[in-house]
Amino acid sequence: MPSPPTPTFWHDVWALVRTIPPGRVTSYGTVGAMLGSPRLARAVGWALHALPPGTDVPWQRVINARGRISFRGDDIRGMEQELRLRAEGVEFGPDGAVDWSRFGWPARGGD
DNA sequence: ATAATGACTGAAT
DNA sequence: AATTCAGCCATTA
Repeated sequence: MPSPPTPTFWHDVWALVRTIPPGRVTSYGTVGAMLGSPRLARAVGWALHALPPGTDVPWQRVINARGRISFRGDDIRGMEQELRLRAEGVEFGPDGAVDWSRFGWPARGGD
């Protein structure tokens, strides 16, 4: 079902990101994997980069595979994202890394 | 159609 | 541990 060509790619990414519950975080690779391939990470990042301001997509809940914010250069956005995640209830470790097994999404069955 | 870029990822140096 | 190289996919020129 979700496997249309490219133009709708962004739409799929945003739709998936919208399904991320608050207090949870996921990685570009995970989102890409849900869309078809874990290597879509770059395309996913590109899709979020194209997000308009005032969007309803919680792009802040999407971070890199290490549970950290990477961005390249836009540190302002990165700090904003961290603050937003904290407001959602996400805790950052000593390195500023998120506990994937605790706030990662999809959430583990147990808990 | 080809080349270059990018909010990624993993392995190599 | 930090930096660099290379692979992958979608978008833009």
